[in-house]
Amino acid sequence: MPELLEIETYRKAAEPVVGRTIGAVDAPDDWYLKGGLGPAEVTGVLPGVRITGTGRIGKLMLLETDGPTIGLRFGMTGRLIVNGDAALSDLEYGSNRDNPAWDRFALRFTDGGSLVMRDPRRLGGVELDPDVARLGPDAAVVTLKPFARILAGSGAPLKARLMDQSRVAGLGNLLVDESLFRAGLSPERPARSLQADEVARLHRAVRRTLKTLGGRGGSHTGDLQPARVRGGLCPKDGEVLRRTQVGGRTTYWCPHHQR
DNA sequence: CCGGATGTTCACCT
DNA sequence: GAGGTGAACATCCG
Repeated sequence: MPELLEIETYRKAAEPVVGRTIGAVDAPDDWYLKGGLGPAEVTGVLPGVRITGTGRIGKLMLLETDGPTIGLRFGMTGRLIVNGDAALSDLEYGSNRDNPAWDRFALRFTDGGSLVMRDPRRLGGVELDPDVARLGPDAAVVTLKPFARILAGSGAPLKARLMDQSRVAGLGNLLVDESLFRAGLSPERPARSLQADEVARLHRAVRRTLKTLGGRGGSHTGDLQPARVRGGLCPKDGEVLRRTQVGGRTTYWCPHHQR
């Protein structure tokens, strides 16, 4: 599920745990603990720690505490369940996503509340004091100048640069395709080949995409989304969309109006 | 049955 | 250094 918009939904859903104290930690899956972290560390360090705030940079969700900052990554299939309620009921895979066997990490609070990460494919993970310096500025707040600088330095395809979390944080496959669709720019253009007016157009498109799709309910609510099938037609001009690999990801784009 | 899917990291190429 | 590719993770869907 998650790109920036979904992680922001998770962060908001986690706000009720601010002020609570961790009583116990369930870390049944070593693989899910990242950054040299092990079950002994988590269960040893976190109990007794109080949650003091929530945060998010790109797709990384943060639980600030009076001890270490807890970083949560959700991969493609991770969900957050706070006090028994799933933060997003949207389903990617239809129905069967509620198997407790997929609970990879849980905080149990002393007042009885809980925060659970449920992730069928184990693509997410938990880390203490994550290195946030490895992330670029969050896509929802980056201003035009740094955005332009990020593109100027690279010969990589535009889409690959936008999906590079160390350059701009938060955009994934769907949000990038939607933003480029709206900006009328080809995902294959070398990032540095954009003119100043195109950079400005793209910057506005990213912000508008985040705002609009955020209001609609998530990264999968874009105008391009229904056409993301083989032979799909451009919702803007009816051209058959091109389906290519860019930056290692399947990319749908309109060769007619995206230049 | 097979290919893909909202992601990240890492090894290994060129 | 910069980019690109493929593997790994595990489940569901068309």
